[in-house]
Amino acid sequence: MAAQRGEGETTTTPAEPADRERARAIPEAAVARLAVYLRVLSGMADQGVTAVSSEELSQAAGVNAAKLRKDLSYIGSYGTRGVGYDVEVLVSHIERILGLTRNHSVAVVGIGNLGHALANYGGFPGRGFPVTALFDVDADLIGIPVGGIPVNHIDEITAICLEREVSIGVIATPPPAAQSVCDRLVSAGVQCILNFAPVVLQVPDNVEVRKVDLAVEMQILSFHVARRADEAASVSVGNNGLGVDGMVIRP
Amino acid sequence: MAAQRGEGETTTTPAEPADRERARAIPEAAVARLAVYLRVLSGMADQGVTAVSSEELSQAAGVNAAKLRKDLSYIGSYGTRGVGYDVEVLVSHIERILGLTRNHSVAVVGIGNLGHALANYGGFPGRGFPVTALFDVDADLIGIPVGGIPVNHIDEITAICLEREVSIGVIATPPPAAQSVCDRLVSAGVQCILNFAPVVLQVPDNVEVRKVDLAVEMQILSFHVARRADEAASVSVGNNGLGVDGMVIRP
DNA sequence: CCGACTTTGTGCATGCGTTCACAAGCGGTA
DNA sequence: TACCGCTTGTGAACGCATGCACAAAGTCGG
Ligand SMILES: NC(=O)c1ccc[n+]([C@@H]2O[C@H](COP(=O)([O-])OP(=O)(O)OC[C@H]3O[C@@H](n4cnc5c(N)ncnc54)[C@H](O)[C@@H]3O)[C@@H](O)[C@H]2O)c1
Ligand SMILES: NC(=O)c1ccc[n+]([C@@H]2O[C@H](COP(=O)([O-])OP(=O)(O)OC[C@H]3O[C@@H](n4cnc5c(N)ncnc54)[C@H](O)[C@@H]3O)[C@@H](O)[C@H]2O)c1
Repeated sequence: MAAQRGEGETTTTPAEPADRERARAIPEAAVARLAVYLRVLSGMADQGVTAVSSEELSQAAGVNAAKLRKDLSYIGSYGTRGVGYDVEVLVSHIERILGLTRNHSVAVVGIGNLGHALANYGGFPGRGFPVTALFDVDADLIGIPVGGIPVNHIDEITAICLEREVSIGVIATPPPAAQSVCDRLVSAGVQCILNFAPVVLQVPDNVEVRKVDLAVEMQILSFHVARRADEAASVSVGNNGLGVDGMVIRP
Repeated sequence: MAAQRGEGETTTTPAEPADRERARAIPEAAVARLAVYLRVLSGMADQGVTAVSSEELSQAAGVNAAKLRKDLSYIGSYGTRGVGYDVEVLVSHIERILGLTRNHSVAVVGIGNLGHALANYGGFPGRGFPVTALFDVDADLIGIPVGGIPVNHIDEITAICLEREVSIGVIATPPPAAQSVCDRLVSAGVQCILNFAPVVLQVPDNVEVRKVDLAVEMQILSFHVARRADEAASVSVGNNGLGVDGMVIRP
């Protein structure tokens, strides 16, 4: 029904887009990198580093220095030419842009293998994402605390999500249950969903979904292995127009 | 030192790139989607569906139909105009391109919360990614089977990875250990790494790294919440040039 | 106070990825 | 066989992202 990712209004309005909209138009790819810069900068701050140049930071973050500066320029001009950036200042501005000035309460649904790992993980609360609710259908799990939070029955999801102001829902159920869980989260007012189930979720336009699909990640790695193996083969054996598996490369 | 992602040879060779190289130049984004199509198609095949049109498949995969057809065109012309695609045929060709005609043995390093979940997960072997080795430093874990595989000490990593022909290494250790584990995997000949530790890994050019960073995913979601909240605020309150948190939108 | 040096911020070109739109091709039908 | 309707495959245009290269803007030493 609705696209997973908002498709943005095509030029139906001949009028200019408002400046404030353009100011907010930070490329999605840049947002992801800003989160990485933030982590690196936090680490530096913890080690007592107070200033950093774009060159140093870009090395630590594994990106091109020019790209880093462009990314930072989307959020403003907080560097000092000839010197670099103040670590604390940069941290606070990135946090502001990413909306980390307030906490985002997280609910995990499906307390199996993965749900347990997520609930027990200590890394989220410190980064502004306290896990405040756990849900499952398994009667044996209800009431048991995992990572300090008792598991509730999925039927209580609406009431509890509203009460605890959950803003991010994490789906860690088996694939067949994922869409139904997603629908319940959405009716409970949750507008952000992180989905671990290998399923394409259908959601309304106002809900943001991100997926983590480990099988897909592995298949991408597999593709690169195959490509490399194929290249090696065709180099050593000479280009006969056939790759491994009889794949026709030059028909 | 080396970039996380190969930067591709710049035009040092004035000669044309060989056709076979171009044939292999499937955009990274398309590869990721091909993996999704494969999953959807496999599900359809299981339900006895034998033919599918680009429109149907694109709906099920949550993408634009034109994009889907272009993605499929990278791997060849296996559709029938006026009819659609044969599900089995498409499955086998995508599998071939993704290098899934042979199994890729997986090693998991760091059998803590996350490592246990991964080792116990039944979804990988069926997709061609059997987990064949587990490693940790914790003496209490060594020898204990998890998901049917006994945990080995990290010091045995080289010998065991070579013996079991591990092609994908999964890092699920605490962040400080990640780089050292990565180096060990690389010296054991592993060329593909999936990294869960929130750390930027340094690897040689011939090694492919993909990272899964849940905190980053949540921060991206947080960004979108903040953007939406800000838009709503500036609409209801009128645009005064200030967003939430006193963020200056139009300086 | 000045000049040399350092590093930011960004205009611009280039390349990649997405989307549109339509000709080409195939099966079915008369 | 000839026509018709449907769906694929792709050329072309567009928009987004990347990386270069440099002017602007600051620091520091003398
Ligand atoms: N474990 C992994 O490493 C891993 C890796 C990749 C993908 N995944 C995916 O993550 C998801 C969870 O994996 P897992 O290994 O934790 O599975 P699991 O079977 O261990 O746990 C699933 C949990 O969800 C609960 N559940 C089932 N239906 C539910 C519903 N309608 N509402 C609420 N809870 C419900 C079950 O009771 C169970 O506790 C699956 O979709 C799986 O494909 C897991
Ligand atoms: N658990 C989660 O849900 C989650 C979420 C996001 C990120 N992560 C990341 O994933 C990684 C693992 O998380 P976790 O919760 O499983 O941690 P954990 O502490 O439960 O497990 C880490 C395991 O790694 C082992 N280990 C430590 N040093 C090692 C070494 N040098 N070689 C081999 N093994 C070693 C430890 O003995 C332990 O068993 C961390 O980097 C964490 O930041 C975890």
